[in-house]
Amino acid sequence: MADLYNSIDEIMEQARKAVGHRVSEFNVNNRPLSKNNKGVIGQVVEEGVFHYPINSNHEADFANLGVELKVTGLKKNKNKLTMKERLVLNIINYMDEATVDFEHSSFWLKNRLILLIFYLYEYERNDFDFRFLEAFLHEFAPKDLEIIKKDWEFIHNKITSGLAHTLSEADTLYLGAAPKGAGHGGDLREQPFSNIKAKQRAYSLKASYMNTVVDTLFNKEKLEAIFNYEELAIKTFEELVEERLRPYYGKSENELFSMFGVNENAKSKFNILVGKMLGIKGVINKTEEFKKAGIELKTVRVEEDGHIEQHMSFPYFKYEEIVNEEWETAEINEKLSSTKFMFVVFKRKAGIFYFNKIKFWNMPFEDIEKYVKPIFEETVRVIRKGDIVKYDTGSKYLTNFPGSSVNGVCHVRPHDQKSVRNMTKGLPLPTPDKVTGLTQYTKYCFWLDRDYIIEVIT
DNA sequence: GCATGATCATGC
DNA sequence: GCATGATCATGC
Repeated sequence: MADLYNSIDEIMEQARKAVGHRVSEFNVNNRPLSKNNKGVIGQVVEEGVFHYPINSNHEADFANLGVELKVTGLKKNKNKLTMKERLVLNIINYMDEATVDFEHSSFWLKNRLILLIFYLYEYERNDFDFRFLEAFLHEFAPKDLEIIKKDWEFIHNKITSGLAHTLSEADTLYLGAAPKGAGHGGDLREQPFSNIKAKQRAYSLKASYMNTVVDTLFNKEKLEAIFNYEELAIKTFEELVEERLRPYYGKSENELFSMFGVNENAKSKFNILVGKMLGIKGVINKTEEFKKAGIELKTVRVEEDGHIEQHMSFPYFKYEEIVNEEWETAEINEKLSSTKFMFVVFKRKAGIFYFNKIKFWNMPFEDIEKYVKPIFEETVRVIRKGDIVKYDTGSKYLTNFPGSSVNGVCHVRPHDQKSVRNMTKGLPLPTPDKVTGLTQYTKYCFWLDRDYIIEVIT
């Protein structure tokens, strides 16, 4: 490609010509809208805004200036703009990537400067009617880059250890290895140190990370940081968190609450407590690092005999939406594949809970495929067929949803304020229930079994 | 004791 | 008002 632009200023000036306009105004080659071409808006921008032909170069789009162009959608919910999805970067060639270091990686060579062009995604509109909102040159902050380097190293380690097939987006904090391409057994790629074919993946900037970029840009939000550059440069985020919390291991719950003046009745008491132990002013899930990485804190209370009382719940699913989902892009799959959890473990001794340890964890790719996928598929089947209720016991409805006896890892159970009998407003069903004739039902969600959680933390 | 459905309680 | 973390209740 001829170097059409000689400076970043020129590029930005050109980019800003699109802002406020609709995609259709730049469709100079009359590209058709197509479900099979998800990148069509990006192509229209390349041709119609920047006047260069589309390509699949390894180099950044504006190679002479090292700027990569990314066109991506934002959604508006409750007047707040958020990413429609993660920002997907280049595909990881496991064979090539294994041979380089970070400075020479395909990620760094292509994406160190990213020209982001945001458009407003509106479900009810034709894609070509979407309007461009903003053009912004993204450069990684030094602190973020330290975390991203370690993320890259983690991915690199899996490749050089012959474990590319176990990669998961939730393995890492800001830079992820996101699935790319349709599933169904296709899109498998060879890896250098194992005969097992690995799912094709691309580097991605996680939706959680990108949302903080969007927040800073559009909502002018500022977040409290836990660690500074010097700390992040020498240790991993997980090591730093562990280090700051370790002095409190072995202290009882009450001791900790009174030590830091935390109200024990507060619902977010553990969120507040962990924040205090880390030495920050606010709550943990509002900090820069936790928000960018999308880490979710979960407290786990281990009883004296080593079991835990509670299964772990996830947001409820909407019946009308879940029946239209494909496993590859299903909400529960995306959630488990991209979320890292921080377990704050308490152990009971002589009736009292003591702070035992923390553990960062994300559900392994193989477990998600082996245990969650069949539960998801059975759940969808049951809803589609109007087959939810098995029979009426007189006091409650027994269902055909896959329960906790199915595989010991994942199950489906109610999660609502109201039971089916007492509901005033349930969620609409796509198919009326055959046994009861109900057209709406109480909220259900996916759960991870407590025995599985126990296994994970020990 | 566990499976499974039902419900409470806090706080955004 | 409702999402979500936390628990309860019943029956096999």
